[in-house]
Parts: sequence; structure tokens; C-alpha cells
Amino acid sequence: MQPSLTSSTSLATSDARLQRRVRREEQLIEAALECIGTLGLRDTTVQDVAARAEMAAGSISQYFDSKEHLFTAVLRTLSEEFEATWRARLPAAGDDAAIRLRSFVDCYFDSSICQRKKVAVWFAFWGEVKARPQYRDVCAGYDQVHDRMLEELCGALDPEGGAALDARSAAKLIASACHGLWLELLTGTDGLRRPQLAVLARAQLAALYPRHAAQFTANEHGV
Amino acid sequence: MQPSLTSSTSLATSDARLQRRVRREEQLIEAALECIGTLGLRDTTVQDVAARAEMAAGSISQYFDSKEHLFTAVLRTLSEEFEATWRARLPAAGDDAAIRLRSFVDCYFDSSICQRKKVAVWFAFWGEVKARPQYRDVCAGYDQVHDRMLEELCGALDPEGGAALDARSAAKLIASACHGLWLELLTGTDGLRRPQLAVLARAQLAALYPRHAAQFTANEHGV
Amino acid sequence: MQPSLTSSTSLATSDARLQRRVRREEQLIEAALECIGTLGLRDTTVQDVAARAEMAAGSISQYFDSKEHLFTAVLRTLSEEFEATWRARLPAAGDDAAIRLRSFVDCYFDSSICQRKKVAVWFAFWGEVKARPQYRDVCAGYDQVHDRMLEELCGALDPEGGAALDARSAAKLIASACHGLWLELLTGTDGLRRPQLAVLARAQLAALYPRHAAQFTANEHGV
Amino acid sequence: MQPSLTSSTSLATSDARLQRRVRREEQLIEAALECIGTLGLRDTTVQDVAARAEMAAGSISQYFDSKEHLFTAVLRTLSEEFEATWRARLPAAGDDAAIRLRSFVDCYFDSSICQRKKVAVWFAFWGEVKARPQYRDVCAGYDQVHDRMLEELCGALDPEGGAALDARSAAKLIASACHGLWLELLTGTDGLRRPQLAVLARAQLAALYPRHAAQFTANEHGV
DNA sequence: AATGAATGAGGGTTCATTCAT
DNA sequence: CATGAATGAACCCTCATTCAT
Repeated sequence: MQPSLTSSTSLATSDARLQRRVRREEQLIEAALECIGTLGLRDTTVQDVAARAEMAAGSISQYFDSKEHLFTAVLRTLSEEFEATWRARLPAAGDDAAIRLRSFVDCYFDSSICQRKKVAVWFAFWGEVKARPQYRDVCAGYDQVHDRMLEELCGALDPEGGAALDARSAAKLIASACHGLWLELLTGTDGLRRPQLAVLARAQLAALYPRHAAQFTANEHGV
Repeated sequence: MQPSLTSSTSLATSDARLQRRVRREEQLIEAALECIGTLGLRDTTVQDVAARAEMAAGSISQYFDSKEHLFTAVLRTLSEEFEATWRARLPAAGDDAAIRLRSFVDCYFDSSICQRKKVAVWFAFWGEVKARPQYRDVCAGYDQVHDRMLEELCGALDPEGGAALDARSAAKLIASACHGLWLELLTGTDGLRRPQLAVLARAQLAALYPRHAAQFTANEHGV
Repeated sequence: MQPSLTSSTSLATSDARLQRRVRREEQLIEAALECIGTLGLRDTTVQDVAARAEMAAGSISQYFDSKEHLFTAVLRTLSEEFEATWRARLPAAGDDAAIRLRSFVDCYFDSSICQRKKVAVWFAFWGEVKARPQYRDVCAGYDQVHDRMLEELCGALDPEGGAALDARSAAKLIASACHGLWLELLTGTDGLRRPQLAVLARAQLAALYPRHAAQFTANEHGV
Repeated sequence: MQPSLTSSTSLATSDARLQRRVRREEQLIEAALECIGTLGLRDTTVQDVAARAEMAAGSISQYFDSKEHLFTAVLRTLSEEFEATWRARLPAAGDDAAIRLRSFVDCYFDSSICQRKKVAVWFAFWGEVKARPQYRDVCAGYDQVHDRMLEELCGALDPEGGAALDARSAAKLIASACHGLWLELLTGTDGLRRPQLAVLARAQLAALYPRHAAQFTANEHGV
């Protein structure tokens, strides 16, 4: 609107600069995600990332101080994306507790989440989490919120008819099964892909909550 | 005049050498396992491994050609150890199909298998499996045998009363849950340790096979 | 409004960079030449070269990809220098065929060419040429031009009075004698140095072309 | 003759041992020659040599103290072989001075001497002679004898009719031409092989001594 | 005497980071 | 602010030598 001011108004300038900065940071994070997913954490160099982001290698230090900081930013972005996904889905799931749980679990197998490359990145970080506790620190908060929500969703269901587990255990088993199913994308040789994994995840719910089985396996919403 | 002696001498020599070689290879594999479990795949150097094995760095190239070959040997050793564990356990499990399945699953949480360090190594390899397909190749055979056995064990049970899954799906869900539960050792913040994970794994079995629940959760044999 | 300026700025920048690059490459080549001439091809390390060039060791990989590529660049530089020398000399030699030939041969014993260190580098490469054909590939083009020119110069002379050789044979003998005389600088123990070698080379011309002997041995221009 | 004594008589024993030792040393020298001729000095490892000699790597240290000592032994062997060749040839050359000189020069192009691989070894050593003076030390004695003999042979001829060089210069030119002609085997691209090189070398003699040209180029004895 | 397993110093190369432009 | 040239530490690997067998 006032292009003439842009160069002189510090507020407008800093705003534009901030936006540019954010955009470039996102470019780098996205590029790093691609590289890690393709080359692995070990073989991803700053040159690789910069090349894919079509930026200079030095920019990584400029924006993230170090390669390691960029990597944690990637992990944070992944965590945020997952959380944003289920936060966005739950309201649309309505009031039925079973449907809500199913919606939550379906997020693991959403086409935006459950990609071989992205899953590879998750496992790349998990594979280093013992050696680099900072990766765990990044996830801890997200995990806690995730677990609490999953537990709450489980608590709203009727556990009778099967193993009759407490909500906490059920939640842990569900999350574990989902993570384990992701692994199929990386190591599996029997061709299990996203849709089949989703079916299995829903079966997990049905096994834990047989009384709600019908709602879990109904295919009204797809994955 | 005693050719049998002469030849046995030379044989004994080569035998001793072979044994020594095998012993030293094992030392290196063991040391590498420790290093990977502690430092991660990225930060494990040949110097680290050699130092822990109290050998010279050059020995790694001598025995395994390259660091990468040593790493795949580590993965192979892990895979073999796990297979050996369940192969050893099953015969002692008797004829009851449920007890057999429980014994199989318990292997995941055996004290020799389910160590934080060892699980970290598993995930370290899984985290690189997309970038380095050789890791997958190493596991493929073991995985196949594992999956077939688990499926067979599931097929011997009565699936009714819960989700009534086919053996293949149930097997996949069980394995996934176990892998996912391992992840708790690496990222979990709520103090789940080996015994609790085993309980959850048995609960998984109970959920899938409610008719056999009593046998899964009976604690007669411990983990 | 002055696009020519804008583009010239960017051009100037890239020009400066290119010039800097060329200058640094030359530094490395020069340093490598010194090292090879002193330490030999076997014992010249990238550290040696970098130290002499007052640069970092990594720069060698940066500019030449590998030590071996730097070495071939050294050989190419040597070849170019020699060719440039005789190309510069011939025009000044006038029209007399004998004087022209003498000028050409004198290049072998020019003070800028016929240095013990430089000759050592030539022989270092020749000594590896069977094991590393790339060294031969580097020289092949220069050699061909050299041989053709020498043959042409010989062809312009009167071969009668001595062995009456065809131009091709004479050219080959002349070049061989020059190369062989260089070897004196490396292995000779009887103190033959550059000026004496030049005299011998001229004697070679006189022997092959006795009719022009006077012009070969006249010392009007020195060496 | 007295096999029973062999084991007890120290003299006989040491004799057999010495012979064995000499034989094995020769094996190593021969193998080293082959390796240097094929791989070059830089890339010839003790493993390579030992493998070709079908001996253990440690034997090189045992017999020659170090790889470098083995290499100098190779050079000494080469030098000795060449000297032995012309020493054997001269007596058969008769009394004619020109024939004697021709015989001497022909040695350079004898089929046992003028092999591409062997010439490559010569140049490999010459290429390192500045960096490793011990190579020069090895040759010095042989060179001196060679030069003296060549000079003597030249001195017996009539230099008139061409360049009329003194014997010393002529000798130096002849040796240089021969060495330079050898280089053709390594770098030449115009297919000059041993026979053609010999013809050129004889032409060199004819050029220096036109009065004896007929005897140099007569092909009665072949090369 | 002969072997070849073991060593470890030293090599070339890679790459995260810095900083002048 | 963005670049990428320059650095040099650290990596893996090679290989001459040693020495127990």
C-alpha cells in the first residue's frame, strides 16, 4: 500500500524481514526433512540440505546456528504437524467416543502423515534418541499431550468384552501398535501399505473395545 | 609315520587360528553393539569400537573389510540372537497354543533382549533402513521366519470373542505392538520398564484372543 | 537505468572470484611441482603441497577434487609451459631452417625449462606412466604437436653428408637425445649441467645435419 | 651325496640354507620387478610382491629388512643384468671397433633388456632418483663402468666426416639417445617398438661416425 | 625358518562452520 | 542479508613392520 514507506518504516521492514526469515527457515526444514528421509541422518550434509532448499550452505548456520539445531527443528515440525492433524480432526469427529478415538488413530495413517519418507525420518530420530537426548526433549511435550488425549479418548469407551484394560494401558497399546505398524513401511517385505495399516490399526481398536467394534471398522470416512 | 598326527597338527593350528578369529570378531561385534547403543550409529567411530574391544583400529578392516560391514554383522547378530531366543523357548512352552504364543511374545521382553541399549541399536538400524537397504536385507530372512512362526502360533488359537482377526493380521498387530512397546524404552517419560511392557504385551494377546486371556495373563512363569 | 552497470557489477564479482580461483589453483600447482620435484611423487602428501602453498589441505580437494587430479594438472602445466616456450621462440628464430631447429631444441635447455627440479618432475611422471595411463593421456596431445613440429623442422634441412636420415627418424632421435640428456641432470655424476647439455644437443643436430653444422654450433644467441 | 650328514654337518647345512636363501631373495626381487613394472613404485605394496612371489609378507622384512631395501635390490639387479649383457656380448663382437660399438648399443635393445615392463621400472627409479639418492648410489658404479666402456669404444672410431665429436661427448650422446628411445616404449603413441628403436639407435651411431656407417647399419647380426 | 595376524601411524578426503565479500 | 570460499579437525582405511606361533 505504501511501498515508499517500506524502506523507511522500521516496523514494516522488520515485519517483511520476519516473514522472509520464517519462509526461508521453513524451506530449510522442508529440505532437511526430504534429505533425512532419503539419505538418513548420517548422510545428510548441510550441502545436501542447502542444495535442495536452493540456498547457500552458510544459511543453515545463519538461521539455525548449527546443523543439529536444524535437525531438532525438523523433529519439532514433525511433532507439531502430527499434533495439528489430530487437533484438527477431533472436532469434526462428533461426539461419539468411539468415532473420536478412531479419528485420532486414523491420523497416524493420514496421507499427509503416513508417508514412507516421513516415517523414515521419525525412525531416524528415534534411532538416535538414546545417543542424543535433545531429540527426546523435543518430543516429550508433544508426547505427553498426545498420550493424555489418547488416554482420555480410551477412558470414554466401554472396555468390557475383551481384555478389559484400563485406559492408560489401552492407550499405550494403541500408540505402540501404530508406531509398530509404521515400521512395516520401512522393513516390511509383504507389501503392507498405508490403507492396510489403517485397517490393522482399527482392528486393534476393535480388539481392545469389542463393544465398539462396529464403529471402528465402519468405513464411512475412509482414511 | 603318524600322518594323522601331522595333519591334525596343521588342522589344530588352523583350528586355533579360526577360533581366535571368531573370538576376535565377536569381541568387535560386541564392542560395536555397545558403542552403537551408547553413541548411536552416527557417532560410533572405528576408534571407539576398537578401543572398547581393546584392539587396534585396523583390525576392523582386517576382519570386516569396513566399518559398514561390521555394522551389518552387528545387526545380523542381533537378529540371530532374537531368533535363537524364541527357538529355544518354544519347546519348553509345551503344547498349549496360548502358552506357546505367550512364550514367543515374552521373548521380546526377555532380560537378554529387552535392554534399553539393545533396543536403541535396533532402532538405530531401523532409522537408517531406508537410506541403507543393506540393513533391510540383513533382517529380511529373519523377519520372514519370525512372521511365519508368529502367524502359525496365532492360527492355532480361537480368535472369537473379540475382533476375531485372521492369523496374519493378528500376528502383524502383535509384532507391531511389541516393536512399539520397545520404543517406550527410548522415548517414554512415564517410567515404563521391561516388566510393565511385558504385561502390556500379554494384554495385547488377551485383547486379540479373549478366550485364552487367562493363560496369557497368568503369571506362573514370569518374564 | 544502467543495466550495464548492474550486470557489470555481478560480472565483476564473478570475475574477481574466477581470478582468485585461478590464482589459487596456480599456487597449488606450483607448490605441487615444488614438492614433487623435491620429495618425489611417492612422498608428496596433500599436507606438503598445502603447506607450501600456504593453504589448507582441504583446498586441494576443493579445487582439484583429488590429489591425483592436481598431479595431472601439474603435468599439464609442464607440457603447456614447454609448448608455449617453443611457440614463443620460433617466430624470433627467423627464416633459416637450421636456426629454427636449433631454437626449438634449445628450448629443452632453456633456463626456465631445464631445471633439475623440473626435470625430476618430468621423470617422476614418466616413471608412473605405465601404471597410470592418465599421465600419458595428458601428454599425448602435446607430444603429437611437438613431434609434428620437430619433424617439419627437420624436413626443411638437408640431411646429406652424414647418416642422411628421413625427417621422422631424425626428429625422433633428436627428441630422444634431449630427453636422455635431461636424465644426466638426475643421475649424472660427471657434473654435466645445463650449458654442457645444450652444447651436446647442438652437436646432435650437427651430427644429423653436417651441412648445417656451422649454424647449429655458432654461439651467437647462447642458450 | 651325504644326505645323512646334511642335518648334522654345519657346513653342508649352511650351504643348503644359503642357497635356499638366495633363491628366495631372487624370487622376491623378480616379483618386485614385475609389480613395479605393472603397478609402479607408488602402488606396489609388500603384499603385492609377496603374493606374486607366493611367499608371506613378513619374508620381505626378513630378507631385505624393509621394502625400500628390496627396491634397491631390484635396481641393483637391473643394473647388473645390463652390465652382464654387454660384458657377454663384447667378446663375441670381434675386433672391429665399429662392430663392437654397435654390439654394445644393441644391448639396449636386446629382447631381454628392452621390455616395456622393464623399461618402466628403470624410469620408475629414475623418477624417484632425486627424492631418494640411494637409487642413484646404487647405479653410480654401474654407470661409471658403462660410461667408461662406451667412451672407450667411441674413442676407437674415426669421428671425421660429420660432427667430429670427441669420444666423451659422443658417448654421452649415444647413451642419452638410447635412454630417450626407451621412453618411446612408455609414452610413444606412434607404435615404435623394439626393432625400430634399434634401427634408430644404429642410425645415431651412423650419424656420429659416418665413416663407419656401413658397419652400423649392416643387419648381419640382427638385434 | 616361515608365516600372517596384529598393530597404529599416516594417508586422502569429507564436511560443519566461519567470515570476507 | 546472503553467499560460498576457505578452513582444518576428524573420519575411515591402507599398509609397512613386528612378533608370536
